[in-house]
This record gives sequence, C-alpha cells and structure tokens, in this order.
Amino acid sequence: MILATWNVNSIRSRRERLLAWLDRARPDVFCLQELKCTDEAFPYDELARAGYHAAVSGQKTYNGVAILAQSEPGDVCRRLDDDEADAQARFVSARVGAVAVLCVYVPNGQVVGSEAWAYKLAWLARLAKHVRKHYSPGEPLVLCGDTNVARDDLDVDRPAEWADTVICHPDARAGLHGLLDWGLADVFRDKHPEGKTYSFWDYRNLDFPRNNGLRIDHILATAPLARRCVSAEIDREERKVGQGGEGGKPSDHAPVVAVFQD
DNA sequence: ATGGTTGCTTAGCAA
Repeated sequence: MILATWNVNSIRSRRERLLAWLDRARPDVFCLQELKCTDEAFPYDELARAGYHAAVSGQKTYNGVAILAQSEPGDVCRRLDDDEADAQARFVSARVGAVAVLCVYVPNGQVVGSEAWAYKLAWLARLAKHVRKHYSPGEPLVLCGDTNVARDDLDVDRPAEWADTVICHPDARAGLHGLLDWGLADVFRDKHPEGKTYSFWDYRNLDFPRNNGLRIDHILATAPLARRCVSAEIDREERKVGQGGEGGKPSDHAPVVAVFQD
C-alpha cells in the first residue's frame, strides 16, 4: 500500500499539479488538506476519471480535507466526535480496506496567546480524545496530515528563528507527542532519524531557496502498520516552481509518501 | 530593511 499526504493549498489552484502527481505516484490512499473549496466545488468527476474515490469535508475559502482512495472508502466521518459545533472543516476519517485512515488539518494558531492559539491547543486535545475513544493502538490505523507542529528541532532548519512560535511552542509539541505516546509511530522519522528534511517552506522571504523549512506534515501509524513500513519520503521536487501555466505554481507544502508491505 | 508571497475574494484575512 502506497499512502501519501499533501497540503495542496487550494485544490482548484493545484488542479494540474495534483493530477500530474497522482499519475506519477499512484498512491492507494491520499490525504489532502487545505482544499479551500466547498463539497459542491470538489472535482469528484476528474478524480474519478483518474481512478479515485473521495471522502470530502469541504468549506468555503478556508480549510477543507479529503481522503482519496483507489478502493471505495467506508465509514466516512467528517467531524470530531464531541459536542462542540465546529464550522471549520479540518477532519475526515474513513476505513480503506482494513486500515482506519484519519486525515487532519490542525489549526495553525497564528500567534502564541491569541484566540487562534487557544483554538489550536483545544483542537489537538479534541483530536487526542477522539482517537482514544474510537480506536486502539493495536489496530491498523494511520493519522496523516498537516499538524502545524514540528515535533522537535530536528524538524526545523533554523530553530532559533522558530523558537516558541505556534509551530514549535512546547504546548503545541505536547499535543503532537500525546498522539505519539498513545501509540503512533512517525514513520518518516523512523526511516530518517537524522532529521533536517522538510515538508513546508513559507512562500515569503525566499524560504524555499534558502531551505528555511519545517517538517510539519506527518504520516503517523500504529504498530501493526508501522512495522510494515518499507519507505517514507518527502517529494521536495513538487515544491519547486514548474513551467508556465496552471501547473507552474507549487503549494507551500510538499507531499509525504510512505510504502507499506501488504 | 519590521517587509517579503500566495489564495480567496475583491480589502482584508489566513497561512
């Protein structure tokens, strides 16, 4: 099974690149974040022609997540299972074959101390509660997406610049570590313990040419799945500016890909 | 040098 995750930063702006990447990589399961489109505007037909079913939680302008799969997803769930009404589309889960797939777009948090920051920490806590309530670390499960957290400074090119930001603050990191401690393995880190490989570079400040990157896009797997992981890579090429036209512009995130033995 | 880019929506927000 080939599994991938990518924050596309608008599925409509990334249409050409997304289809080209799907054609090259042919993942069995593909978690997408920041669709920035409603369910109605989601390109179901085009993706179906490419061979993919889609479980979508869309939203106008912001957020939006989807799970694409070559086999039809079951048990689709579009919200965290708690009493909070939440207008932000940041979660979708589905069963694909025997695997529980959770696709997340964790809030960025903007600035430490802001309302958005409080929402981020609360959202991470809600996610952890949801996972603990509905799943066991002994079942095959993968939690993928843009977590907006760098787990430690191995995932930060310039730690001094990012220290105590919403990405690196100890409270945000504690949220991610809570998931790891429950029983999720960071499959990319396991294959690349040296770190210093990134999945996100801000559009501003020439961050990509300067490689001022962060690894904040994760594939987290329970032990039954993680022990079958044979490779995990980040497709840095996809972050480069392309030719002219619609496909010229990259997302600010690169896709992360993991291969699991069947 | 207190900015810089991109996307959505159309002046301002979010990242």
